[in-house]
Amino acid sequence: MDEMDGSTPRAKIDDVARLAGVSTKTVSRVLNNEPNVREATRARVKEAAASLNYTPDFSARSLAGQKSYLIAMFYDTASQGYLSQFQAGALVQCGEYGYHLLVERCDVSSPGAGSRVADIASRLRVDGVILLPPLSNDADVTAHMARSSVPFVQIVPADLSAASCYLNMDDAGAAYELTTYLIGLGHRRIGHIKGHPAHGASVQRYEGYCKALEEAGLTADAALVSQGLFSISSGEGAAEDLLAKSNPPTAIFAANDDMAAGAINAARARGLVVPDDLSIVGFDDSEIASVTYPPLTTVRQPIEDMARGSVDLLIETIKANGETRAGSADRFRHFGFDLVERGSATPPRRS
Amino acid sequence: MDEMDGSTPRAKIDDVARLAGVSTKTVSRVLNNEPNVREATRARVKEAAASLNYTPDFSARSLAGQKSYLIAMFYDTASQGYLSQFQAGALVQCGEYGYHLLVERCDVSSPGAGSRVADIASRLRVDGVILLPPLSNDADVTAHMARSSVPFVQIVPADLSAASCYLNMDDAGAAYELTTYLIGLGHRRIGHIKGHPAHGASVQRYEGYCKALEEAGLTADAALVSQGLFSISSGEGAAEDLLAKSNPPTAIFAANDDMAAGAINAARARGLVVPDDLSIVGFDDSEIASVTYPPLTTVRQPIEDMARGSVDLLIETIKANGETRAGSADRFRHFGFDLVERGSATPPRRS
DNA sequence: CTGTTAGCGCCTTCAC
DNA sequence: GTGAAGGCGCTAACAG
Repeated sequence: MDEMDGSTPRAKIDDVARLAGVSTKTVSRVLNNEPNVREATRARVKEAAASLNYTPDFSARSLAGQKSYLIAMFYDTASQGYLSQFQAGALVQCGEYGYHLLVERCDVSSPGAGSRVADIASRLRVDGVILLPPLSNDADVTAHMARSSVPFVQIVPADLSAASCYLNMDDAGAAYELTTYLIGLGHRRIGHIKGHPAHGASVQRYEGYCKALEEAGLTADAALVSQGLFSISSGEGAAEDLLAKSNPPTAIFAANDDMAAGAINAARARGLVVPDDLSIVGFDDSEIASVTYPPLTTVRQPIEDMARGSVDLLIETIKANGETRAGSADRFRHFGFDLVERGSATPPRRS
Repeated sequence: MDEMDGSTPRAKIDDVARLAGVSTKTVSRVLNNEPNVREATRARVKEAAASLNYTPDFSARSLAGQKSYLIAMFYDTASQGYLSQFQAGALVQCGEYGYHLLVERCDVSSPGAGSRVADIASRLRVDGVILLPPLSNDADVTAHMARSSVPFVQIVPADLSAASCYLNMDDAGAAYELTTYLIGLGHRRIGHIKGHPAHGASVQRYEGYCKALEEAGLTADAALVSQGLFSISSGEGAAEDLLAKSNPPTAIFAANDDMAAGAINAARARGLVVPDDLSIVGFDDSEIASVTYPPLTTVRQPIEDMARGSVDLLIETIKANGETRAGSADRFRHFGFDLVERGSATPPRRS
């Protein structure tokens, strides 16, 4: 290997300006699609930039101007399926707009989480922040972000009082529909495994479950509700509790697919056959839902679309902030769901 | 909501210098843990910084100095489990060193992938790059990175000729052990579902499989090898092909857990009972391995540790580059594996 | 041990 | 339509 110091140093804006015979400001205008440049000049600059293989430096741009083309995505815990899908969608949409994605993990419950999130956003000069649950519904985090002047989008926030943009999904409605589906199958003793308590969606799903029971005139039995944490093992543990009761449920609605998968394992460990002895349904329609046995009846959430929508929303907000400082009204986007019937729920065995 | 422009503007290094009664350079020295500052001065500066809630600006630091405290992780496709785990490990280790992680998706097969990767790395001024497979074994990508002077670590590269740092795992050895395990169980017709052809690991695992067969004096039957793409559905399709043969295998080794899970589905669709009629083993020990039925016998890869190791390696390289331009010898880290026995493989049924 | 001067590469404000 | 000067916040290279 030779001692050459690598490739030619990166071209700078001055190089382009010199080659095109214009000032750096004109190059800047062309690069940023600003007006007030004659078409001929614009073309000449573009050509010069291309021939020098010039692409602007993010740090310099970020320091001098007001755009960094950086978006930060903060998450605490997230199931593998949810994170992967969300990130995939976010990356696609960032690519569309020339943005780059920074990922950060932050423990919601740790002290100072809010100020840490806001500090990172501001030090890194990110143009926007995506807050995944449970960070999206933590008061400390959202309060700090709201004060920071950095646009942020909350993914399925529990509390809509923070005047920012957010992305919504009818978790309660989906849970209601799923529970009603089980009732329609003939189940009367329906258990529920709640999701991680810090997630707003957990509460929503629990409420939808309760509402469905009430409307059907079924008494909500506290003994049929168990707390999970969205993980496979927590679902397994919660299901064990439920199944050990003297009068166990004939169906279990787990607040996500991972827990439902854990519940299937727990049922099998007790010698129960799913769905003959016990119906189990999940939530998310993640990959895991198609590899359990039986495959999970669940609710499909369009996670990737939601991710893309959140980036869209954020970038619109960024642009709006740039053009007019006007306090645009709360902006949000709503997403639907689909009930996906697979094999894990059937009518209860006649007893 | 009031019209206040948010919180107080961020303190700058000058503010700290003024408050501490020193020059900005001294503040800089303290912040970067450089020598040549009296302990008393150092303490005074730290105190001033803390009281002003000062934290340095990344863009400015990156533009002026040679460190951005940014690492970029590039990936193309990756199974949900692999990506989530790797990213989790990388984030932990980045946190240890005050680094932040940028994620980028890049299609290996797209034209110009190499120059795009290198361009992004240089525009963003990242201090280092992590290349996940299959990018880690793409000649175009590694060549461009090698020329770029940005340190990069290749995760399980297929070809070690690119003189950079990398992270290794004995894929062939693990596959050999797993196949030998199946042979030890009494299987003679062992099928294999290959992984995505762009991944070096796919080749390694296939070779380990072949070697084990040879050593056992079994003829490698090309009809028992099918091509997959690491996805669940590709595994399902590949298994269908294998099982439709006139003389199907009694055991299948899939090159990852996702494909093994798909293979279980395919077997079930044909009315076969796993493992009684067909043994199936996977690779990775991902979450999915514990929710299939039966749960997968597989090989555990310490993905999170590998991710942490890769960040370590990168940061060591970055430091080494900074201190001495000396061409440090190839540096790498090697990781072991464990055979994890679950329920998906047993001796073949006597025929 | 500490401070001064200069400049990273770009965008901003204002002139022209 | 275009250009010139100035500065974003920090670190580098030297000076003391």
